[in-house]
Amino acid sequence: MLTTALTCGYNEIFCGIVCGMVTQKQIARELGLAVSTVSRALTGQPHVGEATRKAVLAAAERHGYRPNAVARALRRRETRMIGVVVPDMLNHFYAACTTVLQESFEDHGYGMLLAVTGNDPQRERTALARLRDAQVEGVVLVPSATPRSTGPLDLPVVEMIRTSGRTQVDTVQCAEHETAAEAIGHLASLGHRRIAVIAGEPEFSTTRERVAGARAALAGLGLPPARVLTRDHTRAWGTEAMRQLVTGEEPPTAVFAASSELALGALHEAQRLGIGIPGRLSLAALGNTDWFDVCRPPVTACAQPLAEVGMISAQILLSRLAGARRSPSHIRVSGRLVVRGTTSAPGARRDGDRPREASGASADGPANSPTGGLG
Amino acid sequence: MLTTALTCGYNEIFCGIVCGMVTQKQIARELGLAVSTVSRALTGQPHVGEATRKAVLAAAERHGYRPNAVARALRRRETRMIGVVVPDMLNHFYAACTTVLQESFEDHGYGMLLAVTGNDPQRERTALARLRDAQVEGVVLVPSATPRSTGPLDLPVVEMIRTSGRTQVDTVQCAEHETAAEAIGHLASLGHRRIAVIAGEPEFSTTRERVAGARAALAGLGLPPARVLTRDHTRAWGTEAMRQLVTGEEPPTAVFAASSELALGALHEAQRLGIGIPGRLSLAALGNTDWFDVCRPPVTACAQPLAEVGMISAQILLSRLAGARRSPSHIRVSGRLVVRGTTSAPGARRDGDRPREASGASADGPANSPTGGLG
DNA sequence: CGGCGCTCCGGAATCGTTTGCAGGCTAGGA
DNA sequence: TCCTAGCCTGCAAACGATTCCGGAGCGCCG
Repeated sequence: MLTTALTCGYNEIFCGIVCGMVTQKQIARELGLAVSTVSRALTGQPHVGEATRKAVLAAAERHGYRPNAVARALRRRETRMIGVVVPDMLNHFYAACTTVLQESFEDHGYGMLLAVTGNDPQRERTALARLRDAQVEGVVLVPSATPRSTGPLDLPVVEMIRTSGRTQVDTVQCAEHETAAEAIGHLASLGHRRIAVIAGEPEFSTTRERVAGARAALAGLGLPPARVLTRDHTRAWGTEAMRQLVTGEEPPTAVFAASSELALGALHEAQRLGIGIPGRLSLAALGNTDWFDVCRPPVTACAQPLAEVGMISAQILLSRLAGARRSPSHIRVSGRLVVRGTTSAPGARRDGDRPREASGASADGPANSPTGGLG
Repeated sequence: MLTTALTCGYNEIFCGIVCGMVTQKQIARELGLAVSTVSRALTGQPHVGEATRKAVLAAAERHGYRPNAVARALRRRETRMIGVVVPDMLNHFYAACTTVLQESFEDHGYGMLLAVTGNDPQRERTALARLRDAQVEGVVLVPSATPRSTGPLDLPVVEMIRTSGRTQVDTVQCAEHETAAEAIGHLASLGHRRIAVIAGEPEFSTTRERVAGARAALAGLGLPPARVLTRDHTRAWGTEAMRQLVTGEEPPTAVFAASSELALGALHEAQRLGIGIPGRLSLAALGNTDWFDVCRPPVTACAQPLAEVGMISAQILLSRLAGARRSPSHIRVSGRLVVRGTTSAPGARRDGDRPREASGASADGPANSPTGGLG
């Protein structure tokens, strides 16, 4: 009784009757028809008399009939569901992609089953197993570090952002290598020679590519190899790594932080230690976020094409579901460098530990202006 | 052929055979048993001989049998799926709640079907319809502005964060009224008398409560009523509203921004106009985010208990699914004020338009220190 | 006028799983 | 020895929708 009271508030508009879900069988019985006829009428198939169709549609409308997607899925052997497996929805990085995925799938009549793994291979495995049990028709996956953890699936898979190393599946990534090189190129073009890199989990393909891209860029420019610190993508590691860098011997004049969280921690720590940015130390990040242009100073960063990555992943998966049989795609989407306030020539600012930023113009001027680079 | 090549990479661990999904029927045929016996053995029911059970389990293991969740859902009339409908996953506000929801549901063996509405009642309606069609067992919903848009559902619903005005459903909200009052109290205790409010969509219950809380607090303190500007939650509106306030007559000495995006826009605009914060203008926000303590100055804000809201919403829904029949709960969770660098006594700082923040200590000192308030 | 083709419709099988019911079997007590 | 209470197992009916097949009715052409 209470349950009825609790839930009927949401029924009033649509359901005249409180009880749940009218079925085709009930409509058929009411109209003295066969279930098959009702089904044909409701799905708009031919070979149904006009009068009969009208009657069925009217009855369906009257009772608020809605097809039972579970039964339909069982019989048609298509659930119109897609599974999406991401490490973390709090991370803007994945949230942005996922949002685009969701919209694309919805536009094409697919529902989205979301699973979060926290980069835990075990959770990833169970998530994939659950998705398979639910008979999803395809999966978009940000694979975790260990390649074997990618579970048992017998359906189209798109690996997004990270790759597990398999070449037989479609992959859509950011052009990490080139983007990192672009950031390094920017720092080098300002005159920096001692450039350090702070990066995340070395098991991730993203980290490896970013570090490799940075190293290659330095080598290509004839600069000394960078000091590279890797551990994870936490803000704490950004803080810790920055501390190590600036308190160590021969501190760098510029730091490339390979993710926004790392940049955040690094920036915070530098400011806590009284290191002027960009006066004494330049900082460039990979991965743009909302708050990079409200930080003081606003953070120079390579914006990653997250929406595009999501969009393309969705398109590829949808094309596979539509039956496309071309060989696997391996897409790489380029980002763009946004120069803001945390990078400048080494030792250029006279007001070393006390950057001016209250004028506002310096914050707004260069912000959001795309800049060419090594690309 | 290509499809096989594409997908079998994900089968290798679990499925010895490439073809999809062994069924109970096939196991039964192989062992010369009835399907019902196989089913009983697999679901661990009694009245199955030990030898038979062993054989069935072994065959299932060997073929990588997994129950078809769709068929099971149809027969058992339980999908073990929960629908979650939120306005926007890019908003940290909702992403945080959703993450907690997902984890809770997963821990209890439920999958999560996610829909995004963008605050569009039409999309909300279709999303709810789709969830109902998918036979989800419960829904967590951030209702959009118009109450009638909440669609036809005949199952437990929890309204999260916002409410549609119905009292028959469970609701879990932040204590907006009290939290807004706390922020106003903080500003007033610093000596501010001319306090303005920038808020979002007046249709949202959250906006109404925040504004009402602010107004009530001012009245209770004997202060003049605030100038209140409402429109939406975009950063652009924060910018625009701040411009109106400071260029208008009798500009306020303090501004309460009712969401983080609004605060972001407002802060940006104030700095662009050369208004010193907190020297000439104090700014307090409702809604904490990652970047509030890396802004310069770091933003004083009321942290909302998003994780708790998600957790409680999940618990309530799960208890309903377990059959709880108590009368509807209306939970309100309190936030806490985090005083950082954007609030001070009016005219207290001599270095008006050029706040010092590079020392770092001033940024770290008060940050993250919870402070009592009006509560 | 027979046959062919067409439309409209009902019966029944099917998707994979669960479950009520009944039959066969064994064991134990009367 | 017989009866009954149990355990194991198989048969068949569900769940709700789709779909194949076939039959009835009709019109049309040869």
